[in-house]
Amino acid sequence: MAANSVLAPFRSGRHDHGHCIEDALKAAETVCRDRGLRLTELRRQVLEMVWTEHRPVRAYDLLDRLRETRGRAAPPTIYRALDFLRDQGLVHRIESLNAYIGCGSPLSQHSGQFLICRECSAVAELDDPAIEKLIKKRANDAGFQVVGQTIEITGLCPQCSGGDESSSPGSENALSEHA
Amino acid sequence: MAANSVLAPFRSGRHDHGHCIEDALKAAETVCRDRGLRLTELRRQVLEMVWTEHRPVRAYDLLDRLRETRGRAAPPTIYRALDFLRDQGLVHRIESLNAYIGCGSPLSQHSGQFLICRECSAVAELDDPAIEKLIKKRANDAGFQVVGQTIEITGLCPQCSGGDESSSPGSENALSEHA
DNA sequence: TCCAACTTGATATGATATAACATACCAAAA
DNA sequence: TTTTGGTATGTTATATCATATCAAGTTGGA
Repeated sequence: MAANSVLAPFRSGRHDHGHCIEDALKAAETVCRDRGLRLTELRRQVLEMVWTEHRPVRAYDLLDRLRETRGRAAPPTIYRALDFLRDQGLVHRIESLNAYIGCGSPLSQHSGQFLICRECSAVAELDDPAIEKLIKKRANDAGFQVVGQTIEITGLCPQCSGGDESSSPGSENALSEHA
Repeated sequence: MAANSVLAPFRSGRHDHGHCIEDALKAAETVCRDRGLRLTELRRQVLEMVWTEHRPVRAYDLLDRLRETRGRAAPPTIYRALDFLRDQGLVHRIESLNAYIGCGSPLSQHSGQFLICRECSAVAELDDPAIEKLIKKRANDAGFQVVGQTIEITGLCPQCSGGDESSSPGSENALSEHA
C-alpha cells in the first residue's frame, strides 16, 4: 500500500505521511483561530480523513468512513463539512473527478492547479504563479475579470509514465478502491 | 432573449446566430465524413440543440428538448450523443458546471480553455497556445506527462463587469432557466 | 438566564451519469 | 435472399453526486 500519491510535486519515494496530516490539522487550527471560526470535531475529523487518504476522495466515501466512528450520518453532514473546509481553503474540489483533496498550502488563498495521474490517481498540486498570471492576462485582454481558476491536468505521473519502476504503479487505482 | 453569450472572445453586441449554428453543423459533417463516421439524425439534432442554446447546456435539459420532437428518450440517448460529439471534438464539457457547449474550433484537436461568466453564464473559448504550452512545460518539469487539460476560469464578462451596459446583463442566468 | 447565531441531525428529493441488456438498422459476405 | 457482423439506438434500472428543508442541539455573549 505504498502511498505514491503526493501533493507537493511528485516525489520519487514515500514521505512522512503522519507528519503531513499533523501539519494540515495544525494549519487548520491556525486558520480558524485567526478568522474566529470553529474547527469543530466534525470538521476536524473530515479534514483528517481527507488527508489520511492523501489523494482525491469522494464525498460518499468520506461519508462511509464517518459512519464507522459516528454512527448514522447523512450526505448533508459531509457536504457541509467539505463546504466549510473549502471556504477556508483547507481542501480543494477536483471538478473533473467529483472528488476532494487536502490543500497543500492552506495559508495562502489560491485556486489550485492539479496534475492528476490517470493510472494511479496520484495528484500533485502545482500552484505556479506564472500560469495563474498568464491566464489572468489573457482573460483581461478579452475584457474578462477573473475570479477563480479551475486547472486540472490529466496524464501520467513520473511513476506511471515508465521512468520510475521502484514503487509499483498502476496496480493501485485508488479513487474507487479504498474499501 | 439577447444572446449575449458567445464563443469567440466576448463580442460587445450580438452576432449572426443562425450562421454560427450552420457553420457548426457543416464542420461536423466535414469532420465525420473525413473520419468515416456517421453524423446520424440524433447526433445532428443534439449538436444543433447545443449550438442553439449557445451557452453551457445541461444533459437533462437537452433530453427534455429531445423529447419534444422524439417522444420518449432516456438518459443514455443524450449521453451517447454527447460522448460521440465530444470524442470528435465538436462539443466540450464544462466540468465545473456539469454542462456542455459547442466547440468554437472543431477542426483542430484541443482541450479548450473557457472563460465563464458568473452573472450571465456567457462562455468564451480562449484556446491560447501559450497557456497550454506553459502548463505543459511546468508539468513536464515535475516529471508529469500531460494528456489533457481542463481549464475553466470563472469571473465576469465584459458586459457584467460594468464596462458595457448595452445588452442587459445579469438578468439572464441561463444555465438553469431555459424551460 | 435568555437569546441569537451557529452547528448538526434527519428526511426527502433533485440532479447527473452509467450498467446492462434488447432491438433496430445497414451493409457486405455467403 | 439469407446470414452475419458491426454500429446505433431504445429501455429499464440503478449508481453516483448534491441540496432543500426543517428540527434539535450547542455555544457564547448580552
